[in-house]
Formats: sequence, structure tokens, C-alpha cells
Amino acid sequence: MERNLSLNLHVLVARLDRAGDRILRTEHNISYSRFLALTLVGELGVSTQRALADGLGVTEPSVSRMAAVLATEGLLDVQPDPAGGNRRQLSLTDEGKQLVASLRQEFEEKLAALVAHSGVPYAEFAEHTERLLATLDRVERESTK
Amino acid sequence: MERNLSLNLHVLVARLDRAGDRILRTEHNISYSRFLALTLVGELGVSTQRALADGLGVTEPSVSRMAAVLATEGLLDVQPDPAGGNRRQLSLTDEGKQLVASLRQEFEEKLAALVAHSGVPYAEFAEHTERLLATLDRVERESTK
DNA sequence: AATGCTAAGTTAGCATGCTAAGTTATGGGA
DNA sequence: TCCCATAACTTAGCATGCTAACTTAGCATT
Repeated sequence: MERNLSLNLHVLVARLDRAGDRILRTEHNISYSRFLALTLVGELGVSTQRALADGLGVTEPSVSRMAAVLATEGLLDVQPDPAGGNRRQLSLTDEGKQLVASLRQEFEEKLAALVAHSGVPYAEFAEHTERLLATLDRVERESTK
Repeated sequence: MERNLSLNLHVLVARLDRAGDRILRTEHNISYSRFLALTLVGELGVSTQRALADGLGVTEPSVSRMAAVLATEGLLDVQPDPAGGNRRQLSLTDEGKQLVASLRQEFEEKLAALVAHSGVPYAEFAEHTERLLATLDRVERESTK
């Protein structure tokens, strides 16, 4: 059996994540997971833990702990939702905003450089990835319904 | 900022891994990570821990612990390499072989179904993924040299 | 008001990534 | 022979995924 798609995808992402993690840790003293969480809150306007979990592709308990850590670090503000319900309203602190803003493009550019170097057409690959994610999303939502 | 490629790739794989893990755990009582490790040893002929780490995209300590666990479970045989050196020779036990053989295609087929459902051309996406992985591999090898 | 449903969040405990640092085996000079 | 370099592996401890089970808050029905 030659290496197949699921294995290659898994390994590709594992390595990209690790490379990203190394850069962020050495240059900016933050992990890749934390950076992704802050990015979603800051740039995509995600504002509850439940929504953040969906956006990151992880479970609620993971986000619950992560939010607590980021709040302790002074990067994230977590408040009971004034509109009521058992919700937390998430937003970046000034420090969090500054961090996300300064790293916003750095990553995508590094990945774009790798893609260009490999000869893979960026737009097409990005579109395929997005389409797969949307489909998986739909399938998962339908199966729990 | 709209969702970008690195985030989408990360989340897509996180969800695929979780979906795979759930299926394997409920139907076959094994985790996805362990299944991948066994697959590489069984189907791709990987035979040292160092090579397995490279194949999986993880570090040596991760494999060291995983190999010990799989050996304890009776799925993997770990022996000092008779050719000498501080190496372990890895091979599947009969039980391990049986497990991998029975699951070999199940996964790739499920993913292929998802890809088909999304309308993304499988062959092209698989080729792009493989090319990116190969390029990343090359870049990483050159930078440590 | 009391009951029970649903959604969101938390807690506990385990699995498996990682880095840093140490160990073991081999081989090549001084 | 002794020392050192290198590669493979292990150990220790932390970070962050997960599931299962529990708690909290609002709402709807009676």
C-alpha cells in the first residue's frame, strides 16, 4: 500500500502545526493553539466558547480550559453574557489585540511561500480545502440531527 | 479577515481525525494514532522508531512511548536490531496484522466518499497534498543540514 | 410556582503531542 | 587504547486533545 490521502493530510498538518508552533514559541512566546483561538476571537468575531469550539474544530471542554488560561495570561477577556443565558462573552484585551494584529499575516504568507515553492496552485487547493470542510460540517450536522 | 488556508487545513484535519478516532474506538477499540502507527509498520514496512516518527510526522519520544504501549497490548513486536546499533526492530504481531488488514481500506473509502460528496476532484487534491508534504519535507531537511 | 427541556459551560481523568536532557551503541581519529 | 561525535532511544514533565458526567441558566408547559 502506498501512502494514502488521509495519512498524507494528517502528517502534512501535523508538521505544519509543529513548524508554526516552533516559530511562535521562539519569536512570540505563545503556542500555536492559543494563537488560533485568539485569531478566531479577534478577527472572525467569535464570541462564545461554544462558537469558538466549532471554529477551532475542538470540543467545549478544551475551549473552557483554554479560555481560562488565556484570561489568566491577560490576552482574553471572558465575561458572563449580559444578554443572559449560561454564556460567556469573549473578546481580546488590548494586549491580545496587539499580538494577533502583529502576527495576522505572517503565517499565511509563510504557508503561501511553501505552496508556491511546491508548484501547487494556491487558489485551487485553498478552495478544495474549504469545500471539504464545509461538506464535513454539513454531514456532521445532519448526522446529529 | 476571512478564514484562511492554514486555519481551514488545521480544522479539517482535526475533525477528520476526531471522526476517525470515534469510529475506531467504538467499532474496533483502538485509537486513531495507534492505528496509524500500526499501519505504517504493517503496510509501509517501517522498521525503526526513528523512521516511524518521520512517517507519522511526530517526534521520537512520542513514538518511544507509543511503541511501548502497543507492545504491551500485544499488537507490535519490538526487538533490538540484530544488525547492531542502538535500534529497535519493529514488526506487527499476528494480532496486529489482523487488525490492520481488516481496517486497511475502510478509512480511505470513507474519506473518498466525503471527497466525492463535496465535488472536489480526488486525484488532484491527493496529488497536491502529496506534493506539499514532499516539499515541506525537503525544506525541513535542507534547513537542518 | 413547579417541573422538566435544552444549550452552554465546567470538572475529572486519561491519551498523546512536545521540548529538554540523559543514555546507549557504534565507529573514527589522536 | 581512549576520547569524542553521531544516531537512536528513553525519561521527565508540561500542554492540550478527548469522553463522561455534572452544573447552571433560561424557557415553556402545566
